[in-house]
Amino acid sequence: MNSRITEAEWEVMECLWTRGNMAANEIFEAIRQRKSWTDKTVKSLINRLLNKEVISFVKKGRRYEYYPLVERSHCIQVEKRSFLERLFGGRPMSAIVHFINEEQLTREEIDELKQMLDEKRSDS
Amino acid sequence: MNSRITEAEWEVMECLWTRGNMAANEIFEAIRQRKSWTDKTVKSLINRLLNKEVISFVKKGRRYEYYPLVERSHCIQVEKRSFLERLFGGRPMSAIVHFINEEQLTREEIDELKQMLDEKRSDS
DNA sequence: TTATTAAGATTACGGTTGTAATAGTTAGGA
DNA sequence: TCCTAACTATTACAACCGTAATCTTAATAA
Repeated sequence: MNSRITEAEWEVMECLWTRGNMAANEIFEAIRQRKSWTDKTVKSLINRLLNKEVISFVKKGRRYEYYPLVERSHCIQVEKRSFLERLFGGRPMSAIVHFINEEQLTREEIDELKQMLDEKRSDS
Repeated sequence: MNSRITEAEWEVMECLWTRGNMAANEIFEAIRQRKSWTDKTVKSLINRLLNKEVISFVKKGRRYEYYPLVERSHCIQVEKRSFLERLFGGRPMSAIVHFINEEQLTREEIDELKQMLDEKRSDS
């Protein structure tokens, strides 16, 4: 339920969140683009995720289709909390300020953010 | 140098960053407010940080004063990278958007951010 | 029906983390 | 000088992680 998803496991989750139901070897193929893990490794990760009950599967003949049980947004929430807590004393504002000051943003992005803030301001 | 600092270790670092040179028992006292760890535990963390060479100490008589060897901003940088990579495909913009949309901000904070963006826009 | 084979399940193994207990050393007081 | 208190260093240990090899089972082709 609120088990943390590790960095390696996240790779698998990302597949399932974006591409939906997948067989183990499909997950492996997808991950292979980015990580040089063996299929065994990917299988291990899948198993740990099953144990943590954050994914499940349906069996269709010899094909096992895995799918997520938790939403991406929820997991992001959990990680974000820990990140905020640890680095910014739990204050989202500090984090935003940090990102705006320390990261490169294009002029368009800045404008987009400003507009977003305007909207947020008016409906608060 | 670029060793990751774990969640527990971070607690110790935070003391040293904010209050500067401290003896082990002072660190323990400071942390006790927030975590119910024994002094032994805190000592372990201090030792691991010494091994990772992210802190050091000076011996003054029987007093050991610990101090950080790496800057907070640097460690934040490292953690932030991993956070961005994992949750937002490495795109700071996505993170900022997420924070602005999902976190509670006061009207004043929103205005502060807008002003900050204006400044950034003009000197870019 | 049986052998093959493609899954999944179990087991492995060294390194890290959280959490702590025990052992060793040394500065200072008696 | 020697003991002791105050520190540090070493060791512990289970859980978790990254990474993977081996064992089982069951679907299918022959």
